[in-house]
Amino acid sequence: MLSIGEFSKICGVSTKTLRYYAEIGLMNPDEINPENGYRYYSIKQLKKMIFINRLKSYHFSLDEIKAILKWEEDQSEEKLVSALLRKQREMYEKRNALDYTLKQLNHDLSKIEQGIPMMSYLDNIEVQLVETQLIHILSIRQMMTIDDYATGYGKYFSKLYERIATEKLTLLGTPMTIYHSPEFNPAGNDTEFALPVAEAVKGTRDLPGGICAKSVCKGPYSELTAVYARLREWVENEGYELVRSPYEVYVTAADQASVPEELVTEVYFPVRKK
Amino acid sequence: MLSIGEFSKICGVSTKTLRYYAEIGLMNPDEINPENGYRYYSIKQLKKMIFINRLKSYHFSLDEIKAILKWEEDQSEEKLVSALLRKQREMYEKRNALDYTLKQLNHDLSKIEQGIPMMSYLDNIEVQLVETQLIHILSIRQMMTIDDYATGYGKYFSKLYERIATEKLTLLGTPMTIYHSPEFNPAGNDTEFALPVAEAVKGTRDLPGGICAKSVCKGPYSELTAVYARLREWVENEGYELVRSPYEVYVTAADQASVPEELVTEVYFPVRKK
DNA sequence: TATACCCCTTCCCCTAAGGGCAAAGTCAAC
DNA sequence: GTTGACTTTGCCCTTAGGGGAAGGGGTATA
Repeated sequence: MLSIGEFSKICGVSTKTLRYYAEIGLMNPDEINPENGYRYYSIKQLKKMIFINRLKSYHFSLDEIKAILKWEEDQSEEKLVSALLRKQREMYEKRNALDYTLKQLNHDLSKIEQGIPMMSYLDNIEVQLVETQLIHILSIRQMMTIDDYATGYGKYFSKLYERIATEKLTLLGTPMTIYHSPEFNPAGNDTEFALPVAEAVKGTRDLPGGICAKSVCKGPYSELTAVYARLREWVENEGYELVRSPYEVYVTAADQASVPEELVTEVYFPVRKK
Repeated sequence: MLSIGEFSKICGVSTKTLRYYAEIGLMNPDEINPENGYRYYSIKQLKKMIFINRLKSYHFSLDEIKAILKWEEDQSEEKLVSALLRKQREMYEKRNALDYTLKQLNHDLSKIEQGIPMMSYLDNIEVQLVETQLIHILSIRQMMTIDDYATGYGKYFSKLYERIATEKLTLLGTPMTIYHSPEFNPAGNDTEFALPVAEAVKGTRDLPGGICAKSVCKGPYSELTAVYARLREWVENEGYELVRSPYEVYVTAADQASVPEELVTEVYFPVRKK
């Protein structure tokens, strides 16, 4: 039997951590001296500890690890595999997000190198009043949380493109997203993914035309927040009010642009004079 | 002037967060009604908020962001650039670590697919008693924290290779690492990076020969913890004791192996019979 | 003017995975 | 017997806010 200090040195885990694991029931010492409360670990527990560390390196939480260890006892291998596959997917997503952020960081660094302040784009957001025409759109409406957006765009637009292909509809423009939630809600936003089409069939609806305040955003999507803020400000300042849900048109899609500078997104706020 | 709720909706940041930022002094409301304590924000503060969110997306902590905002006031651009470059480096490192972990996760998944339990390698660690001969090593000794290892290996071994090239020394084997800290210490470990050479010049020393307990680890470095634990156990069980610092020999280097299975590492524990 | 309803304030507790420190008890070696 | 190393429990601390309660304020409507 090993004291907590010896066991700690052998497996490279602090005594504090070992006490914590006992506290939350993740790994109890093999034996506790009832007189003085000293914890004693067996060499057999080393294997479990190494397994726990492996799972920790795969970004499992201690709660998840506790569940996995219970499955191990039940010899339920499929559950372990599906948990590993889930973490694998999460890690791939995390890497994609990291790549995207790095791209943008490099973009900002190159701006500064050219002597352009990082946030100067904020001062260059122009708003114009335009009149749009009624169009037909084929759309899917969904509640989306922030986390859903990354995968959601691809998923829903490919569904729409598939319908256009199978039903031989006529595509009339680039993808759009319509935001029906009156304000930003972290719990989920009522979002409509749409493609303009010529035909009026099941699943299509009219997107009414009318006067809109419009801004064009050239650059990464993270600059869109500022565009929305600028439009809201403009609408208020100029004495207009919002009459329908705002929408975005992706003139250049994300998969076509190799650098974020090439992304072009139009934002429309349908308004009327107060 | 905007109430906290209005400002929150415009910039997509919760009121809770805005109050928290006021509490830690990151962003104070432009005005506070002294009678009822109501916070009021100006539209100008939107720009600051958007900048804060951008920095948050680059993984800056709120403390770091507070410092950056102070630099902004001082118009000190170089500090911002160096902070961005530091984060850029950190993010590249994080991505490399993520890639490495993903590689290993895939390795584990393929093992399970073949019907081999994930941790079965633990039962297959064989220990043998060998006798080593005295060799000359060219080495650099450093205190290393866990985080240093990832970059440290490349850095110190390339220094050593460079010396061998410039001083025309004769390389006699693959790289080695000698661990002088008697036990694992998260604050830093006394580590010696070494290359075996024929000549005895400045910067070289003798690595004494003698009886060693030896294990060979075929697979990713994460399995080394288990090898060390197994060797410690064996040494104790067989009635030996450690007489010098343990060391590793990288038979196959990390940059030569495309899959972690091809990595071969020998671990030596110099021992004598008690 | 009273009411209803939403908005604002402060205050307190909660998160994950332990780290740091203190007071007190225990063990092994000299 | 003493010393120093080791162990115990207990309490507070960390990030970046979230949740909810209790109480006060603002305004549109009946």
